[in-house]
Amino acid sequence: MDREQNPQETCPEGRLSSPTKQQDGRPVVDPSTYIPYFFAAINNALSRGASRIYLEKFNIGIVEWRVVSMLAIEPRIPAQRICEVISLDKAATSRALRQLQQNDYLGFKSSERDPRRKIWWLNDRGYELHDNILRVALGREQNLIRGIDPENLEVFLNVMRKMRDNVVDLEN
Amino acid sequence: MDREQNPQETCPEGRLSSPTKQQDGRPVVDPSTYIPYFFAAINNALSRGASRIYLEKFNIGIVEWRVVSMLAIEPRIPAQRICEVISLDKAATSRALRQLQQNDYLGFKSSERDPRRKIWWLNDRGYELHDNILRVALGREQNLIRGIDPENLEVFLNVMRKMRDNVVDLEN
DNA sequence: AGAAATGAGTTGACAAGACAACTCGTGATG
DNA sequence: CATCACGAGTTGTCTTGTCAACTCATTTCT
Repeated sequence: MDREQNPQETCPEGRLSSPTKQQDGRPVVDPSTYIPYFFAAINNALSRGASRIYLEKFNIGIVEWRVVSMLAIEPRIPAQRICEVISLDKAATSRALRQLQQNDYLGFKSSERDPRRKIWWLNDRGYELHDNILRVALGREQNLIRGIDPENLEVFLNVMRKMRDNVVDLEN
Repeated sequence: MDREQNPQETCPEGRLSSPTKQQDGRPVVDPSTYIPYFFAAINNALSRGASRIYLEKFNIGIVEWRVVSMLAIEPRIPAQRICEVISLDKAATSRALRQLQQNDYLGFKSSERDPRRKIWWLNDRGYELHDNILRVALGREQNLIRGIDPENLEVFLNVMRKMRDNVVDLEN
């Protein structure tokens, strides 16, 4: 356990376990503690699997699903609002909306004041798609948290919220 | 706070806060609790920022950085081992190794038994690159965890480890 | 009112990452 | 020994996601 030695020296700002360990007298990343690698590993596996299933079963990509889920959360919103809430690029949102509209999952209305601006919502087919994918998505999330103590999951969620706020501040 | 009502009914398997809430009499994703959206939002922001900085400062992509970090953790390993530890596709690993080798960051030796198989390591330039990027990467991780209680961060890491094990079981 | 700045959305190009088909060498089986 | 299966790595192609340049309509400033 060479990564546990002397935490108060190796770990910045009171952090308990260090993101690095020593290798040949040099600090290197500790893959079991360095956070960005966890995010990459878990997120890539998750979205890889989701993409495969949603494309197979529903002929819908992950981006389209996220837009659909957002239109169910807040019906009658413009593209901009979708970008804001699910942290999606406006280019991706634009393409997803067009594809969903071509497949007849959406209704929309142009704003009178600004014809560029459109308000979007799910039509009946869209809601049916939403309910079907949501069932699969919740099952997948259930598998993800299997064996995790509920109290710890709450702590985890609070840390995730704080990290999301941090990255929004830092990267944008 | 409509997502807190009746947790013991709405939340499967003893989970304390539900990944869904009600909207127009229909369950929809709650973006402040549904875990895959957190992963997507945080990971995309993180790797977007990292990619931009590493390309600017070091002319190195994120995949290359991860391979470099892995060769510092375990010198003299074959491509296969890199894929295994940092959950990287063998195609991506292959391309990253070639690019790093063309830019003279690596040393290698073909196995005598099997000339397809090569053992890779960082040369002096490679280690210099590693140390420079590591400094930036740790600073970025530091910003990510700013304001998070160290005890909670430990819980978070344990949950992440469990989730990684779960996705490995489920998606592969 | 006319020019400039702003803002919504579209499009093209590219990085990250994954999958599948392929090459090529090794090792197992007849 | 011939063939067959396997395994390492390469390459082509696709999805996801991002950035930057662009269009076009609105709003602001003088």
